[in-house]
Amino acid sequence: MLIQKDFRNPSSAIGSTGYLGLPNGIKLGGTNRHREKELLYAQGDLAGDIFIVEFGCIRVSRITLEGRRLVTGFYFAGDVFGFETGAERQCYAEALEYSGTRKFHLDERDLANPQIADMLFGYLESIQQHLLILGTQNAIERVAAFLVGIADRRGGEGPRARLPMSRCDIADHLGLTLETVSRAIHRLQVLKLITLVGARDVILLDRDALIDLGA
Amino acid sequence: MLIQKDFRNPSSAIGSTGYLGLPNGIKLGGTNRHREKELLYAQGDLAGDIFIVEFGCIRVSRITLEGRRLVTGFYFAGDVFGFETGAERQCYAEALEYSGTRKFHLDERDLANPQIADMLFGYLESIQQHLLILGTQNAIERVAAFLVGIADRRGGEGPRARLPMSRCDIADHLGLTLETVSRAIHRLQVLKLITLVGARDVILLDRDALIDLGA
DNA sequence: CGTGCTCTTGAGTCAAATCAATTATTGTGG
DNA sequence: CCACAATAATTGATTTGACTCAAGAGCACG
Repeated sequence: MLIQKDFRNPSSAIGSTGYLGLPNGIKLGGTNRHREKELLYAQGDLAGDIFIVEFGCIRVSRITLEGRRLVTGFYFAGDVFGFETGAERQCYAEALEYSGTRKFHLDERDLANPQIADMLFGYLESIQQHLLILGTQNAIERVAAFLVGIADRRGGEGPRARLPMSRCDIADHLGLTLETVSRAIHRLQVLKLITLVGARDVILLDRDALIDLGA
Repeated sequence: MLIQKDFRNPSSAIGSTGYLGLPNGIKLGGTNRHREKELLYAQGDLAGDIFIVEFGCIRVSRITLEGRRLVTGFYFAGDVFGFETGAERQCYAEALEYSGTRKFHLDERDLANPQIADMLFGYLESIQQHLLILGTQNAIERVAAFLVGIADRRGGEGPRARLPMSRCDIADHLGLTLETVSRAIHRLQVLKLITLVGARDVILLDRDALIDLGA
């Protein structure tokens, strides 16, 4: 059942929901622009709006009762985010850099729209992939999967990708500490699988080896 | 958007999809009975059928390329399982004990049915909860959350619950080893939060303390 | 050209994994 | 019904990967 047309790369650790075009019959709002660190919505807000990223990067996270943070996903141009299962948002969303989004309102009836359904399945698949990584992989494998996922999302820009998120964001996404992420990146460099340009740009030198590690 | 009527206990680590009744307008098959260890479907099978558990317990798992296993969920009477995002199954399902299920076929159009949509959202929520546990909690917290989740699913049977799955199954569900699960259960006993009756029956002595640990 | 971030790197600790028996349990056939 | 095998669970000893704590180094910005 529930056929999704566009199979995502299974090595992606990021919450991509790869939308293929604007959904038919859905009233899409105009572009909203967000400054760096701007909150798009908070935990506890009323759910119902779905967002499409036009440019920039959005971080979606969730805080546990103990105050620990899980970053559920990073969303780039073309990605869809904001799905929630209840009436109230469990997650909050923040712009990591100057970003643009468009939003549209969904109710249950819109699931009959195949494009909306595909977005939801894409989201579901990305969570399942994330779960697999957190449930089975060690630090260097997680970081490798993460970097491949990011690079793939940037599409045709070649093997180079900018990381708009901090080491701490990556750590909270992968269930690690920022120091461990930093060391894993260092080890990947020593292994000649990546090159760092500054702290926030990576070049993937051996994508296949990274996938072997991370998948 | 996407209002789910029946909020699940957020401490549940298990993939409950709590269905409230038989879906309208869906042709439900008769009960299939499964012997212990019987495979209901395999990784690579054509997806499309959704299952409702009538009695017993079904384990759904996924094997990574490296051969590591993630148990994505345990499903008891009343639970729904079998959702997949692609045409092929990424997971396989096995009966942990003598069990009965009924299945029905879904296609994308059925998502317009609110009861089907609710099942899907229930499933989505259970994955997100699982993700939160794997991403933020330590061994004893994971096991506590798991036990509370199991006990809650057994409904009105009081604080006692049977565990039809092995320590290894629990470990692969929680991203731990079976020895660590065994020790965590032991520690919960020492803390007087649970009592074990044999290896496969638990009595929750202090549900609130367990939730505090696990949520 | 400081000041405040973020990132890196090092040293030490600790929780969980691994390795290795031992001890229940469960199942089977005599 | 009991002995025995097979499987599952516990427990102990040890190792290790990741966390914690603590400096520095690099960079971005006013």
